[in-house]
Amino acid sequence: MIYCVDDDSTIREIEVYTLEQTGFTARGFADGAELFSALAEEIPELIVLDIMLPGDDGIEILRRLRMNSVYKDIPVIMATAKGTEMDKINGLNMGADDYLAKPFGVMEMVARIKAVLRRSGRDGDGSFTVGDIALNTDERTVTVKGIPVTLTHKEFEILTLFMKKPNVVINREKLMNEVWGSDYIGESRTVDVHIKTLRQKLGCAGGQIKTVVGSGYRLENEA
Amino acid sequence: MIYCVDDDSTIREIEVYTLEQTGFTARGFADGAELFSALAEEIPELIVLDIMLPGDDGIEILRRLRMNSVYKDIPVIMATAKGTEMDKINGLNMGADDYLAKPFGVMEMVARIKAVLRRSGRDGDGSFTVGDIALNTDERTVTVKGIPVTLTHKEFEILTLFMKKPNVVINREKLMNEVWGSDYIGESRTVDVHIKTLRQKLGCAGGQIKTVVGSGYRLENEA
DNA sequence: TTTTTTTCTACGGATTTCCGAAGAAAAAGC
DNA sequence: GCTTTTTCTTCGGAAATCCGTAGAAAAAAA
Repeated sequence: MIYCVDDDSTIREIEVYTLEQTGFTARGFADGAELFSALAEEIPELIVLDIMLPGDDGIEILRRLRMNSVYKDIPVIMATAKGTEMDKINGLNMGADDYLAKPFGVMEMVARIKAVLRRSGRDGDGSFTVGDIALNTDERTVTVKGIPVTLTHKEFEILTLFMKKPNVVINREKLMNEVWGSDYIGESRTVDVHIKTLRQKLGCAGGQIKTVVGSGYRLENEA
Repeated sequence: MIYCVDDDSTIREIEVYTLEQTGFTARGFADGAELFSALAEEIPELIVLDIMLPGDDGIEILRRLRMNSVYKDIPVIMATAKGTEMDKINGLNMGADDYLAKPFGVMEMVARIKAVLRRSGRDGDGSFTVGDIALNTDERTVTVKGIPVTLTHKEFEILTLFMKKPNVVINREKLMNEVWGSDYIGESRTVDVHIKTLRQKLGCAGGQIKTVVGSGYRLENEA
């Protein structure tokens, strides 16, 4: 579900229509009041927020979103008329996730929405999902196809690293630096061992961790 | 990875923040000294370089970059205060790839960065496309007409080298230095063998790797 | 102490890489 | 046009490298 906030009904309808055509579900709102009343019902995956709005403007709405612990992690893309660059910078510092300069094409909008959703990979707060594996850094829990898996500390750290950058190859050196902290010198099969136990514990999803010979490991979406 | 050089920490932080929000990785530096020490660690995909800097100014830094064989191909976007047109012309002649007139908006910056990266053959992050071949250095994946191809480490390194400089002839010596490291001894058919298997694995796109008799090899846009 | 977790070492197997020789192609010489 | 020389490609096997696993030691937690 994606929420679009714009006072211009034409633009709003184009946005919603396009998103629904693209496979998303979407709803449009004319101002902040409508948005917040809808937020009470359902938390969307992302909000496309116009800056120029009657009543509270987009910046103000963004600030209110970010101050609220329930809403603060919803990705927001700000839409703004050309030339008002200061607004953009203000918005950036408030924590918008991306920008759309009006007039923007629908394809650009869809591309940016997908990019933001993919980038965060996050389903909500500190949780990530890649294929059958779901991980939550706040709760420190991992599930495979909904079934809980208990990992040791190191294993969890390693998996988190992979989940944050799915499909990206991480080499041993990088892995060592990130999980073990300092630069460990000397070759050892320590990493392999942890990868092995990780794969084992992940069961059928263990195959999602692919070894890239000569380069490192990569977490893929499918086993 | 994108490097931003500006002595104003506020601007620097906005630049880095914006780029990271947009999906790039970025680092900021206050002057040329910081930049060059970082360059020793990692070569970025692009540098955003302010002209007015303490110590060596942007023009001087650009000149040093272009004189160094390792750094000379890094795309550079110069940022300059309005009205100082002479700087622009000087910079242009030095081989900057684009310009940003201060004060510039973050969206404009991102747009120009993307444009320069695309122009220089990069699609955005670590991905390149030449003809039917698409390669991603982060994911270490290669596809031909969308179909995945699995390469070994060396094969991937070689192809990456070609993809970074399409249509440019690379001789054996250069190839050896880049892929094997500067000190490889012993003449052998090693390179040829790898080229052969590369062509084979690339299938119908294998013909894009042309041999230039007496000079080396070249990756072309068409087979 | 007992248990759990983490780290290390050694070794086998698999893959990757290298190298020499011979055949094929291109360039140069006649 | 034909031969010689140089350069490039292919092939098979040898060598080197890389990865996965087991088992035990060390460290940390219970």
